[in-house]
Amino acid sequence: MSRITIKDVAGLAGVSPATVSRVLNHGPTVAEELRVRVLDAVGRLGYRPNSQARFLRTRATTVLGVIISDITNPFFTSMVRGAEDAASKAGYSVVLANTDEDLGKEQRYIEVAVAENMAGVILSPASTSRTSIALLSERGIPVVTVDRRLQTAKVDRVGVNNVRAAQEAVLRLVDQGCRRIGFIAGPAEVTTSVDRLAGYKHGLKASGLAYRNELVVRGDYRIEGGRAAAHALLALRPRPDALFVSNNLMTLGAATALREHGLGYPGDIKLAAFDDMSWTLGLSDEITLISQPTYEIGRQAAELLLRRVAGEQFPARHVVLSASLA
Amino acid sequence: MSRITIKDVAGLAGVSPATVSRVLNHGPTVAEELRVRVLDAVGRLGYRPNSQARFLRTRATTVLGVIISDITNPFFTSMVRGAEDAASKAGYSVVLANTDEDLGKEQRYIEVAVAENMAGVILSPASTSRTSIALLSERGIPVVTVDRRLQTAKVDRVGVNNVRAAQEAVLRLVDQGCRRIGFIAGPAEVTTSVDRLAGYKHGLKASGLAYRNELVVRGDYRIEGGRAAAHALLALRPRPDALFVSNNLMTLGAATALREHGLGYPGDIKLAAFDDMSWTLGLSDEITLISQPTYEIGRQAAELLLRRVAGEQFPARHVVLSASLA
DNA sequence: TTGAAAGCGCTAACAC
DNA sequence: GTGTTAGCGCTTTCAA
Repeated sequence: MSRITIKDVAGLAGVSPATVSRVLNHGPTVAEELRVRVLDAVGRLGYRPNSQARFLRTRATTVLGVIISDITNPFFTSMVRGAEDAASKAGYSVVLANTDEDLGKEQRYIEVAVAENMAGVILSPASTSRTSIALLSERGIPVVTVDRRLQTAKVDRVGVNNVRAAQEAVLRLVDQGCRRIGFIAGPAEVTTSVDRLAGYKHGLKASGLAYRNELVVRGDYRIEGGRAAAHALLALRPRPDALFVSNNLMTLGAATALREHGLGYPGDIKLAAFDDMSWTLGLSDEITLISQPTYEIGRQAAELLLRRVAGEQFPARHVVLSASLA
Repeated sequence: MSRITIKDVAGLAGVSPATVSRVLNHGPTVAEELRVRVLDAVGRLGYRPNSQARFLRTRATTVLGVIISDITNPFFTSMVRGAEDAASKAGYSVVLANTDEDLGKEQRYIEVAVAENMAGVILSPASTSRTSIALLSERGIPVVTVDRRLQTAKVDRVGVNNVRAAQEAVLRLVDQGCRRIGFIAGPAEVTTSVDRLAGYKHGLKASGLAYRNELVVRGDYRIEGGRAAAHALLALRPRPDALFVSNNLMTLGAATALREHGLGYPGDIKLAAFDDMSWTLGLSDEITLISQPTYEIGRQAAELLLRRVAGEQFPARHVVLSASLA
C-alpha cells in the first residue's frame, strides 16, 4: 500500500528529486556515484514512477489503444499480436478494447482513449461513415485504421486489397467449374464488405458470368448471420453451386447451414471464404481460402502509428499488403 | 489539438475553477444559475477533464484491467463481455491485455496496470505458483482471478467446480459404455488443469475403473497441443474408447487428429470436452460438453472487484458457479 | 454558496 | 553536474 515517491528515493539517496528524475530518464549526465546511489535507492524502495504525474508534465504516454470490432475473430487476435510486438519493441504497451461492432461502445472507448491520453489508437471502425474519430483528432492523438477504411477522416490505413482478393477467389471457383456462385456479404457500412462485394462482381464479369441480385445475401460478419444467409441462398432453385463467404465467422455459420441441408463440400457445393480458419476443424483443406497477413498488418499499423506519435508529418498513407489464395 | 482546461471553462462561465469542479463532480450544491452557465461552457468548449490530473488528486481511476491468458479462447471473450457490462453499469471502463500464457508478458501487463494506476484487475493467471501479483498488492490494487486460482496470494476468485464437472463428464462417458477413457490434460501450472485431472481420477474411481498412467497426456490448452496429445493417445493399443479433453481449443486439435486417423465420433470413439464450442461447426451435437457460465463469471468477477475497489473489506471469497453437462 | 490557495508527483528551466 | 523553483490540471481545504 506504500506510496513511494521520487522524494523518498531522493531522500534515501541523498540527492534532489531532479537528480533522480535525470537518472531515470535519459537526462543530462549524472555523476556515476550518484547514479549508483539513486539506482540502489530505487531498487530498495521498489520505486516506480507515477505515470499520471509524469504525463502532466511531459504530455507523453506510452500506451497505445487498439479498438477492434470483434474480439472473437482470430483475424484481430493475430493482428493484435503483431501490433504488440512492434509496440513493445519501442517501449510502448498496448491495451485492447472490444466494440462488438457497436457504434456506442466504440465511441465510449474512443473517449477512454482520450481521457487516458493514449499516445495513439489503432482502430477497426464499426462503420465507415458513422464512426467518428473527431475526439481523437482534436487532441492530436493519431489514428491508424486496420482492415477497414474510414470515410469520415483521412487517416493512415493498413490492410489488403479486398477487391482483388475477392475477384481472385471468384476466378478460382469458376476454374473449378462453378457457374452459380452465391455471395454472403457483410455489413453495408464496413468497407471490407463493400470491397469484397465489388471484387465478387468483377470476378463474375471477368468470367463472363452475369451478376444476379438474388445470389447476394447480406450477413453481419458473425456466425449466426452466416448461417441465415446460407440458408437463404440454399433455398434458391436452381441451387448455387458455390458459396463465397466474406468473412471467417460467417463461414462457420454457412458450414453449419450446409450440414443442416445435408450438403457436403466440396462434393455437393464449393466453398470459398475470407480469412484464416486454421482454428477450426481442418476445414481449410476443402475450401478456397483467402488469407490475410494479419500479424504483419498489426505490426505495420503499429509502426506507422508510432511514427505519427513521434511527430512525423506525411500525407495519410494506405499500406496495402497482399492477401493470398490458399 | 486544443487543450481545454478547467480554467478555460471557468473563464467562459465567469466562475472559479473550483465551482466548475463542483458542478462536474457530485460536489456541494451550486446555485442553479451557475450550474447552467458552467454546463453551457463545458458544452461549448467540448471540455473533458484530464483524468491524469484528476487522479493525482483523488487517487481514483475508473479503469479496470482484464489480463487474460489467451484472447483467442472464446471462454475469455464471453467472460470479458460480462465484466464489461458490469463495469460500465458502474461507470468503469475495461481494458484488456493478452498474455498468451507467457509469464513475462503477464508481468509486463501487471506493471502497466500499476503504472496506469488501474482501479482493479481481473486476472486469469498463467501459473498458479509463478504468477506474482505482489506489485498490485503493494499498491493496494485489488485483484480477482477468474477461472484459475492463484497459490501465491489469497485473492477472490470466480469460477466453477472443475473437479466435480470433470468427474460428471467421466460418469457420463462410462454410462455410454466407455471403459478406456483417454484424458488430455492442460499445463501443470494451471489450477483448472490440475482440478480437471483430479476430477477425471475421481470419476474413474467412482465407476470402479482403474487409473492408467498411459491414458493421460498433457497438452498446452492450445489447438496443436490437443492434436499431438490425441495422436499419442490414439496410438495406444488397445485404443481408448473415449477421449476427454480438458479445454476447448485442444478439442479442435483432437478432432483434427481423429479425422487424420479416420475415426468418427461418436461412432468409433466418444468425445467429451470442457467449454463451449458453439463457435465451431456444430460439433456440440456429438460430444459430451461441459459448459461454463462464462458471461456470468465475468459479471460476478467485476462486481466483486468493484466492491473491493470501493474499499469493502472481507476475507478472500471464492465464488463457485455451476458448470453444466450438455 | 463561492473563491483563493495549496498540493498531488513529476520534470524542465534556471541558477549555481 | 546538481539543486531549487515553478507549474502541468485538477480537487479540496479553508476563508469569506
